[in-house]
Amino acid sequence: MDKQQEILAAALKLFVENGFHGTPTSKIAKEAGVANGTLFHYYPTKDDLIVSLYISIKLRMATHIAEQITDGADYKTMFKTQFIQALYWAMEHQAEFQYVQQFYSSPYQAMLQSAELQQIMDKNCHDIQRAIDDKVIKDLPVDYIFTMISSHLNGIHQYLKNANLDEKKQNETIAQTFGLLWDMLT
Amino acid sequence: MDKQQEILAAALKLFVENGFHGTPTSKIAKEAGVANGTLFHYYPTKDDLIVSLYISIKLRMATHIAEQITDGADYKTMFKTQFIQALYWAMEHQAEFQYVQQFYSSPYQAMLQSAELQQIMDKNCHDIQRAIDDKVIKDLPVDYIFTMISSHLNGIHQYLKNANLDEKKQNETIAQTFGLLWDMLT
DNA sequence: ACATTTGTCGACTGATTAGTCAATCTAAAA
DNA sequence: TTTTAGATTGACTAATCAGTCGACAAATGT
Repeated sequence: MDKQQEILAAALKLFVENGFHGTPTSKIAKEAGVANGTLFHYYPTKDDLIVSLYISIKLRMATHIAEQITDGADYKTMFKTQFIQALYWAMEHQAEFQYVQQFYSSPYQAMLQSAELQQIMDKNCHDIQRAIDDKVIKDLPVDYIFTMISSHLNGIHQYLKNANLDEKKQNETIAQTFGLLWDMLT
Repeated sequence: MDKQQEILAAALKLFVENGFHGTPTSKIAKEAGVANGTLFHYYPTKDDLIVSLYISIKLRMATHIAEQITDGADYKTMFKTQFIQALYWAMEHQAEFQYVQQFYSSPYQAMLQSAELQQIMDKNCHDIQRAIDDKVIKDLPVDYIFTMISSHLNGIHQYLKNANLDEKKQNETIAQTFGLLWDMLT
């Protein structure tokens, strides 16, 4: 792992633990095992670091999900795969997922303008629109559908995090939740 | 409005605008029109202020909802009233609702231990349990149901905030969302 | 071999911050 | 009227923090 990645990993850990407020750049550098100045070599300001970390996480998550989708599947399978893989990833990367939420409900969110992230979201919305046009999903605004799926994802993740079920029960719950969601949208 | 309330109002405004990180206590005091020391008279530390503000908002929201429920209604009406009133309140108190989310997904959340808030949540869970026992709501874990309702609430709020519909369309969407949620849970 | 860019270091600084404190004010009780 | 307890003030401080800078090292190109 190179220094830049070490910095991101250290920042993730400390931001989730102590918040943006509670983590000085000096402690991030220390945790990453680099000098103070090195951090500012890669990220000119603390805000840059905070935003870059968010983008980096979202990109990693999107990559994971994109790797799992199989071509030529029907809508339900496609959405189900994405939903379930997103959850798996979230459960295996709790800190990352928590950071995403922390960032998203903070004022830093307003600083975000990433073409890459926009592209991913456009793709998701496009998939939803296609499913609506093909009369698979109910004819409701795309943003509405998208928000519903996202908040379901957050909700079930929060539940699973607290409930601490064994793996079998957990997978059952995930599949069941997608079932409820799918019935709701179709 | 007395000084203590002025402090809470100023803190809310600035925390939502600039985050916990970006708002010094000195600016809160200034915005509230009180001296620096007065703030620390009411809230010994900045953390105290942050947590107290959260509790104060949740309590105000719960009070509003409690005022609207009518006795002797069936389960659907009861849940619908609560769901809709929660949304109305959220739409009319955007800053407060945003603060709640900001706080909840931050590490400050771990500091929270309020008997009053616990009591409100217990009541909600109790209502859900009763509806399950009476076979109105599906037999799933109470926490699961609770999480589903909460995340629906967050999702639809986020959608409405961004979509900026006129009042009629907004009310329609709210009613429709509750419909979908209710069908899912029963 | 040399030159140039890029990465790394850590001591340093100017500005800012949470929280203190002794003095003053207010209002109601005794 | 006098006492007393809480409310209010704002100057003050000790500590902390984001970001700089000049020196040096490593890698890369010529």
